Amino acid sequence: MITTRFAPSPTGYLHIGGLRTSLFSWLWARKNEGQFLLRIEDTDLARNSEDAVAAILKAFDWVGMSYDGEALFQSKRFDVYAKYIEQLLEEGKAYKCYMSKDELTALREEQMAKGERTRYDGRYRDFTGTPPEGVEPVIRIKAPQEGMITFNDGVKGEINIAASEVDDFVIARAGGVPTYNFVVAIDDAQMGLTDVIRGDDHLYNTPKQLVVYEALGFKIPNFYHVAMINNEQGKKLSKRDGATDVMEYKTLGYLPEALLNFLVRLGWSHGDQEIFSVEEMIELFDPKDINKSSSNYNLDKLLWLNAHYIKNMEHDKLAELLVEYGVDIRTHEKKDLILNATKERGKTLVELASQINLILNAPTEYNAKNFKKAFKEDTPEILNTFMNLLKEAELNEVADYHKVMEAVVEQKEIGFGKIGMPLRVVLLGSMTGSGLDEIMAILGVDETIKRINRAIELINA
RNA sequence: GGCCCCUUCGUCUAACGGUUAGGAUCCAUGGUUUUCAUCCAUGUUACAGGAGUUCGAAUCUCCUAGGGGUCACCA
Repeated sequence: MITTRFAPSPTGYLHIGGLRTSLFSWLWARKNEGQFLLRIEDTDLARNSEDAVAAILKAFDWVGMSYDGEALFQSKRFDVYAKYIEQLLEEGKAYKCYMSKDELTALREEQMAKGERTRYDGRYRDFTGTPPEGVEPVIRIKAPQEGMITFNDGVKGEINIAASEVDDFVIARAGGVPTYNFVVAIDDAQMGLTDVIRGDDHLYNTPKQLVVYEALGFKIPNFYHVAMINNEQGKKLSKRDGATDVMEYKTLGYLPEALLNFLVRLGWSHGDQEIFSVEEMIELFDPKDINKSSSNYNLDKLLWLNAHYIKNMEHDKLAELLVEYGVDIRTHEKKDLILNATKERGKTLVELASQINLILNAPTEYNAKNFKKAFKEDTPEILNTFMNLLKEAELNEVADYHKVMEAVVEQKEIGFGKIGMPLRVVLLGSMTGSGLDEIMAILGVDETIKRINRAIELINA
């Protein structure tokens, strides 16, 4: 049984990097028919908010990732942590430290000046005297003082960190509120985690948590530390580099399947395969294939994937999704025609919506430059001929509209561009866009003729 | 600065000591298309540098350089 988790601290939206590590965790649990748990790390601090929790859950919901059971809130488990603190104190594995914050700062500055690693010096580790007055103590855990702390990371291999690098860190603040590394170890153990997949930035927390595991006699899970996602320049990802909030991708018109496909290939691969459905990801994912090195963020591929998924999506579903982007063709009788004509031209749902609107809404004004480019002396005459033939033609399918255009070309002995260009400008107000026959088939004869006549009126005026 | 980790086309990546170093994206060119897009084809571009080990190194070792992470009574 594999149990994994995602443990965000609710201080803001779900970050794209957080989504990737949770995706890895989720896939690994699902692949093994295990459990994917959610834990909210809200050990105090005014920074936490319920809105942030809701935002994270909303993002999970959007991409279709679900967690098992109830979300665990650390803020509701202070009594559990307090009990363990008490236990460690009794067993002599932790102790009260009366060093004031000022003293600690002074120590740190001194160490810094000497170019040493800043660390607590253990002055109260074996203290038996009378504690100084007016200082509310913190609780520190006894970390090993010599030797190595070693663990096997599923991504990076064996990690050795000298015990001298890990000091007797605080497990409970003055006032008794427990600290991060302490509660994480307890919760991970009690939740039955077998595999902890998390960001590289937690690598240094691992030896500290190991100290807690050791002191409390908990079973140690497998750790996987996934390298960070950087921007294209290899620097830390910031808002300047594009969207970092997962939900922003929805706003921009990306499909969750494209985003997940994009993220799963950032730091993980399965041979040469690029396209992964969620089912395939679950089937093929294995943390042993996670890369050691960090990857840089570049949206080109996401856009390509998004276009791919739009092109291959069922029309009913696509129509459903488009509603949020201001286009409702769910019950449109020519829904398939519309989507066939436009879906290869929109790389995002936003673009697709605008392509559809371009056809469905008659142009309200014409760009003079386009008019000038497309309209020549003989254009009105050609368009009139076209309209006449159109009225008489039997129009059952898209190709029939094309035949009418061909007839005009033949009759007038002109090139296709002589009718195509002006027709496009007249119908769409644009020089580019979907196939003319498709556009006209969507509009129907009446609307097509209406738009042509209106444009001719305008040019005569 | 100490410690830890990382380094293959611009970007994402493949390669379990022996390959003309592969794929994808991007870009360029050509084809298809009334336009644009799609689609198809072709092309440019990479083993950070240096020493070893080996018949043979992108793969193993060491050094150098560069990048990242981390050093809280934050999480």
